[in-house]
Amino acid sequence: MVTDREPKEDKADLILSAAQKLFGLYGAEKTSMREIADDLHMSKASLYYYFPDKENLYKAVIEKEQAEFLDTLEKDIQDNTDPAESLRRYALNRLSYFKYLVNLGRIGPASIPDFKPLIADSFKAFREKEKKIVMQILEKGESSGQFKTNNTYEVATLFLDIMRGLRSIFLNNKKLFSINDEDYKQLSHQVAAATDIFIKGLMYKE
Amino acid sequence: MVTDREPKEDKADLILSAAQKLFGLYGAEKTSMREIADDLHMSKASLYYYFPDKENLYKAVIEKEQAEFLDTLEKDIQDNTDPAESLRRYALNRLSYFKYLVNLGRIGPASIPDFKPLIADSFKAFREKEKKIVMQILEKGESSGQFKTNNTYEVATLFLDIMRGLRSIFLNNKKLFSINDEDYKQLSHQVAAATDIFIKGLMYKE
DNA sequence: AACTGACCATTTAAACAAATCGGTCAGAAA
DNA sequence: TTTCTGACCGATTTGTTTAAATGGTCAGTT
Repeated sequence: MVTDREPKEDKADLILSAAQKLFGLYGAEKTSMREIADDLHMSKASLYYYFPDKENLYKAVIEKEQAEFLDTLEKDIQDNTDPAESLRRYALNRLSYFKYLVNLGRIGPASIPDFKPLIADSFKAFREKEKKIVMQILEKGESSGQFKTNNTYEVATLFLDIMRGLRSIFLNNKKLFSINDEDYKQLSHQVAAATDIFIKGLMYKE
Repeated sequence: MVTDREPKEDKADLILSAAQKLFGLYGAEKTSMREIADDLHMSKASLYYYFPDKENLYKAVIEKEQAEFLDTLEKDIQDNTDPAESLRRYALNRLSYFKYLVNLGRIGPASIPDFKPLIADSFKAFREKEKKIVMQILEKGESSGQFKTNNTYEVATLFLDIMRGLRSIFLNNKKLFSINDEDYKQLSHQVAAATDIFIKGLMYKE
C-alpha cells in the first residue's frame, strides 16, 4: 500500500478554497455555483456531490475561518498565566480576525444581505465558543482574587458585546470609504483602551 | 394692539410637527412632500416657503428632537454633584432617547438608507455636544480626584462609542423582530453594567 | 464512488412606459 | 409686502413584461 505521494488535498477542500476565494471577491450573493465550478474546471453538478446546497457551502467556508481563529486564539492564550494579559491578547487576536474578514470582504458595507437562519446559527455558535474562552479567563482571574465578577457569564457577554460594538461603530463611521492602516490603528487604540479600563473595572477594590 | 388669543403655533412649527408625525409613520424616504401638505390642508408649494427643501425639513425635525434631549439631559445632570452618578444618569437618559427614537421609527431596521451629508453633519454635531457634556463630567471627576483619565477627550469618545456600540449590537440582535419591554430591560441592564465597570475602571488606584 | 449534461422551476436582470417625486415660478390672495 | 397656490418641469421611482441566469435535480456515464 502506497501513501499519498502528493499531499492530495481533499476535493471538498478544493471546492471550499475556490468558494472562499470567489465569495471574497464578489460576495456570496453575487457568486454563482457555476462560477465556482468553472474556476475548478468541473461541472456545477459535481459541487452538489460534496455540498448539499449553496448555503451549506457558504456555511462551511465561514466555519472553516472561525475554527482557524479559535485555534490560534486558544494556543495564544493557554501559554499565558495572567488573566488580565490573556484578556488583552484576546482583544488583539480578535481584532486581527476582524481585519482579516474585512480585507476578505466577508464583513463590511456590502454585507447587508440578511444572513439566513443557517448562517446566523453559525455566528451564534461561534460567539458562544468565544464566550466560553473569555469566561475561562474571567474565572481564572476570579479564583486568583484579581477579578471581582458577580456573574462571569454576564460579564463575558458584556465584554464581547462591547468589543463587537466598537467594531460595529468603526464600520459605520468608515462606511463608503475604504479603510486604511491609520483607521485600524485608531480602532486598535480604542479597543486596547476599552480593554484596559474594563480590566481595571474588574480589579477595582473598595 | 391685541396679543395672540390662542398660543398660535408658528406655521413652520406646524409643518415640523406634521413632518415629524409622517416621517415617524412611514420613514423620511417614503413620505412625500405632497402627503405632508395634504395632512396640513395646504399646498405643497407652501412648504417650500418655510423650508428650502425636503432634506432641510428632515434635518429640522431631527435637530428639534436632539435639542429636546440635550436640554433634559443638561437639566438632569447639573443638579447632581457626584460625577459617577452623573455618568450613570447620562446613560439612563441616553437610553430613554434611544427608545424614543426607535418607537418613532427614526432608527431601526428600516433606517438603512444612507444619510446624506447634511443629515450626517447633524448627527456629528449632536455627538460632539454629547461629548462635551461627558467631558465636563469627567473633568469634574478628575479635579475632585475621583477619576484618573489621562485624556478626557479620548475617554469621553470611548465611553460614548461603547454606549453607541451596545445599542447597535442590540438593534442587530433584534433585527426583524419587534422589540418588547423585556428586551429593553436587558439592554438597560447591560448599559448599566458597562457604565459601572467603566466608572470603576476610571476610579482604579494602583 | 465520482462525476456529468440536460433539464426544470424560480429568481433576477433588462427594457420600457407610466406615475410620482422634489422642486420652481408667475401670479393670486391677504 | 407677506403668505400662499396651481400649473408645470426634469428626474427618479414604480409597474409590467420579457429574456436570461441561477440554484438545484437526476438519469445515466466513467
